[in-house]
Amino acid sequence: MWNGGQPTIVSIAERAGVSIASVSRVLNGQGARRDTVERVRRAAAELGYVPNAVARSLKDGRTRQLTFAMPDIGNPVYVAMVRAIQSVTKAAGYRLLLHSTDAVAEDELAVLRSLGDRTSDGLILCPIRITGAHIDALTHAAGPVVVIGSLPDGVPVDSVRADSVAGAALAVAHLHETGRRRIAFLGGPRDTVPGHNRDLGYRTALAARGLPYDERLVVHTDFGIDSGSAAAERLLPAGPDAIFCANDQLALGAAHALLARGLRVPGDVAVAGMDNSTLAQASWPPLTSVDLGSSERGRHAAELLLDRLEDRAVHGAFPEPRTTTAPPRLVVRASTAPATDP
Amino acid sequence: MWNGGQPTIVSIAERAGVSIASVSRVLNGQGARRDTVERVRRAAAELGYVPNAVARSLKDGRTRQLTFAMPDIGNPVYVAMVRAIQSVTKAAGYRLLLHSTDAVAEDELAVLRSLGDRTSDGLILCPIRITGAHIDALTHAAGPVVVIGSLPDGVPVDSVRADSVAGAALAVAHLHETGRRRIAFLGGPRDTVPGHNRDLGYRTALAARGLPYDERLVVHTDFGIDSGSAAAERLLPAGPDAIFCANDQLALGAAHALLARGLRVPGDVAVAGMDNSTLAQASWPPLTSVDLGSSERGRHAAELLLDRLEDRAVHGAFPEPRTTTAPPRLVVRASTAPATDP
DNA sequence: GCCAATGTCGTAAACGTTTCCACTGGCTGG
DNA sequence: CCAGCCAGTGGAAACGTTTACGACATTGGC
Repeated sequence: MWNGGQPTIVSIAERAGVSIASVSRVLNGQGARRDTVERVRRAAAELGYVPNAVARSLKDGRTRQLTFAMPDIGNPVYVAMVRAIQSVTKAAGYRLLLHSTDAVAEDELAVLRSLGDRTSDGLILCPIRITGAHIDALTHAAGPVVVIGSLPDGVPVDSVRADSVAGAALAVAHLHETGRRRIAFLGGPRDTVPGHNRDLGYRTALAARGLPYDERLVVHTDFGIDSGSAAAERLLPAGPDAIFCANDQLALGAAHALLARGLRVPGDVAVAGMDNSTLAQASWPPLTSVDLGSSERGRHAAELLLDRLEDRAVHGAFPEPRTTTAPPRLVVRASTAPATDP
Repeated sequence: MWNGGQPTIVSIAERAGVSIASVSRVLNGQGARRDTVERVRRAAAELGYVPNAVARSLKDGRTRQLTFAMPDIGNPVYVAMVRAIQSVTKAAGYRLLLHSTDAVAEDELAVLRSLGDRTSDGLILCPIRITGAHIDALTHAAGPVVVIGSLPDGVPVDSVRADSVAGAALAVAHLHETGRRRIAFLGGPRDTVPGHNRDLGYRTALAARGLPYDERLVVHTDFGIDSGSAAAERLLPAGPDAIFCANDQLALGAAHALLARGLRVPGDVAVAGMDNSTLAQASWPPLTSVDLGSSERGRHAAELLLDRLEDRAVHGAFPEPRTTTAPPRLVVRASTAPATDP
């Protein structure tokens, strides 16, 4: 059956009665005599020849493969990124290698190091935390890397970041303007980059609006629907009239907890999330959410990477690392409609 | 920076003052004199050597890469599969190449043909339709393939299928037993395999329960949340007391349409879906759904593929194609609680 | 009819590994 | 002391391509 007897350039050469060089030339569209072309083409077709990509890669030092490493493929945010990345890399003729790091730093580092094995031409990395080891590995990476996430200055690597702080401000402002006064915050783990930034955004937004920061209105937990429900319960005694969540998953969990308690959303409590993932649309009521541009970030990252690959092919230089920031966008849905009191 | 000056086995040999053969042996843990091992190890470490996977692949004819091709990475069902597949392939030391075919048959065929370029050692294919061309391509595939989905007899390819018919029966039975009598069906496109089978399941289940088939209670549309909402609207005039949907996305859309009309779910109309995707849990009310075992199917497919790869390595024989079927499982949630009339 | 220019082709090297084979030297066992 | 063995080693071939180079044939202009 499909046991190793694949036709090679040699089989074709024999069958067509020419040299392997001629076969290669014909197959790559270089000049050749009419009947040579003809014979080679026919032999190739008859044998069902498919060029061996591995051999080709070895020869010209590129695999036409790109790697995307993200923490968890179950999270809709990363799915959106995968989708966006996939669409641009596919158009450019690259295959996409997927790597789920399960948010373990060691795994992220392994991926970075594995760039050296030349399996893929470049890497898009979406780290959940940035440690010193990360920075070290990034600066010594064996190939072009684009990071989705915030990076300290001085790391010679392209990056695409979200503006969580501005995003959080958008949500808080919206809740405040629609009449909410006791705006709670349901945050994620503070030792992750997004967790930290969204917390920061909440605080600054409160301050900017002259609202007091009330500890009892703040709770942190893991990202996840169930965690959201549980955490929301803990928030209720403080009597919030709105819950701003660091995540759509958390928001969804919170909304469910509220509904299960017989509270109305948004009648009694408004709920807003972040990421504007498919969950936000899927929820009932549909969730207001801050779109941090997952798709755009994915697309940008892929474009930066391709750009760098081009660049290397052309100049071989190492231009300045570039950073782009996706502007946040508030998507208002039913979950934060103004409370129309009975 | 990361320009091509990667150390190779040759650099190491020079630095350590041995032959490349010795380097290779040491690095692969073959026998060598103590100080040879020592010198090679040190040279490799100092140079930061990483073996070139492409060269290795060319030599021993395997890439340690597997491809998974599915219609749409945005669909939670496929995400679940990716996840399951990823976890078993990763454990076995294989990388995962992802391919989104956007449900276009031509693309699926291209993936099949591309098996010949030796980019990956095997393929898991999740086709949306099976045409004659598919069958032809499958029988002549250049490497091991596992299909997730139903395949006609006689195709020499392993497959993992879901039992949509039994699954649909489960749901209809459940709705009937909880007192529903006018059970509508919101189906997907009938020219796709799942669309067809789920329709079939609905009809057989009705018949088995002695329920009449009422055309006005049946509507077909594309898979997708919005399509579900629109289609549900068309169903309402017929006065259903339950809607069984071919898909969680459709079910979610239907539930939203009902709620938006002021109907109660499940009070007035029960809603059930299929796939038991994250959407079903995320929805409010949480959706009763038939779990068709996406994760299990993914896992099984991966295991079959790995198995076949092993097999080839060992015997080189082509044993019987195997087919496994994942049993459906009904997950009851709030959306189908018995109607407790006011 | 000669020379250069052009076009076509084959030989061979290269990409970075792994591995077969042959060679060396130091042992052991007789 | 020698035959035989073994571990350790290096040379070289192989995997399937692409491509530089040189050989040869054809052409055109004079």
